[in-house]
Amino acid sequence: MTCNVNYAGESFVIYCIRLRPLIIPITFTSLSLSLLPANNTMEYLLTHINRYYPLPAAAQNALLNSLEKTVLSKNEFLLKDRQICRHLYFLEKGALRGFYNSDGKEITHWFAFENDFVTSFYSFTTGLPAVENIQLLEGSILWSISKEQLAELFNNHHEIERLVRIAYEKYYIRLEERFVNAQFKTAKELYENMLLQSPHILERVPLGYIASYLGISQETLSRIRSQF
Amino acid sequence: MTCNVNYAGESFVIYCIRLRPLIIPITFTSLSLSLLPANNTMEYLLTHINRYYPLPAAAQNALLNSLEKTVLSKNEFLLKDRQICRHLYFLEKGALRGFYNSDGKEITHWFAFENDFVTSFYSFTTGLPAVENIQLLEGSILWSISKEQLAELFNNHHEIERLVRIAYEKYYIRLEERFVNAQFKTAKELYENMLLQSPHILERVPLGYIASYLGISQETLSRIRSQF
DNA sequence: AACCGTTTTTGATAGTTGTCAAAAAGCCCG
DNA sequence: CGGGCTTTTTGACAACTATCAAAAACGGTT
Repeated sequence: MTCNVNYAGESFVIYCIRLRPLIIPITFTSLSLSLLPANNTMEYLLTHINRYYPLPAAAQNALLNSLEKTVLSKNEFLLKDRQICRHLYFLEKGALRGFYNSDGKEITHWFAFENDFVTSFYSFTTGLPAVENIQLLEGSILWSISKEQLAELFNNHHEIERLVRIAYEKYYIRLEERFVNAQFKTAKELYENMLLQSPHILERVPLGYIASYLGISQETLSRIRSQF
Repeated sequence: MTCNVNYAGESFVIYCIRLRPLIIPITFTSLSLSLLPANNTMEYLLTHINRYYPLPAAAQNALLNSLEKTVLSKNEFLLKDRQICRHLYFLEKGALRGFYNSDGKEITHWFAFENDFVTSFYSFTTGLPAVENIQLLEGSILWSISKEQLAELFNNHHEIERLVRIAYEKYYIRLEERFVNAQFKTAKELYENMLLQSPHILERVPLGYIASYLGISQETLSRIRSQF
């Protein structure tokens, strides 16, 4: 709803927006935590991290000691919208999706698989309530660190902050590329792209989720697929 | 200027935006570089940076001593595609656009204005040739730092790396929001959004550039505008 | 193997937006 | 003030995709 006004020789435009009421946040059903992780399973994380930026031993140990293992089963939620996301996760095994509700529909806007860092980035960095949900697509193993612990690591180990800075660069570029593709490619091109660049997603994720990830309707995706 | 209203049990927020008259752009004839910038003009940068993360004096000085002033005039290029972007810029005054060529068309995918950090992020961080061009929309004043100098600052001043890490977070969130909007809103909603969130762009940038920025054709944008 | 709920496909239709082409408006400069 | 270039608007049409509805396929369970 808008309205144009002229006052004292200058133009103004007035907008009126309805503020929707808050929805009550829902809590986790079950969540298992073990304080000290077994060393053997954390090698995935270290190997992966060293590809971003190799950490000195002291920083590595500090990082490992700050992580908690989280095991969740299929369809559980890691986060629901309106909650504040206080942790950053490393996904060792499994698959997740991030989605939000829009006009009563679930819009999946990202997937995460093995070796991905996962969080509700907006909520985690700003400390404000999340607008998205994070749900398990498969039973998964995650390693979590709280925002406070991470800040502590940043203070004590410059290298860890560097690692994160470098990780951000990779993730930014990834998003930028997705953005450009989403905006200027046809539905068919998007699907072809996905076939080429991330066929694993197609194998592990229901079609409906993939459709909204690509920004097209499920029916359109189905029709495109039948052409291949 | 905003105002909250309660009507029939629901909350509304009212925005009033002044449509500012166009400012006459300043033109510069040629590229000039001065190694040591006058302190008075760098206050913009410092003030802005302190909003991200306040730097200690030593880090501030080191940063300022690494910056070079660059003045470019309208329509000049800061970067052409296939070049490697070796600098990060802070835009003190003026306006730029980033665009790439696709099927013989120029696709503008970002704008930068006062107090924005500017670079071809992909090329700068990876060291690979840029896929985009950066062009001046107005005569502009920029402060530049090379990738090597920045790395040196990171090594000597943990706080500067932190500042950049925090800046990345803001820019990531900004891109994420744009992405979600671009993918799931209609052309009209995108235009309304722009009216609300960045009306200054509409005043300073030709319509054709804005259309491709929003991911719609110039004709569609023109038709939407006529409805207001 | 049969059943039930979920996911995917198919069909018909309508709406939105892009494209091409031309007219109109705006702007700079002499 | 007028000419020439650029930018914006308007019109007609085609293409693509969303939507709604229903059928088919799939997957897990008994």
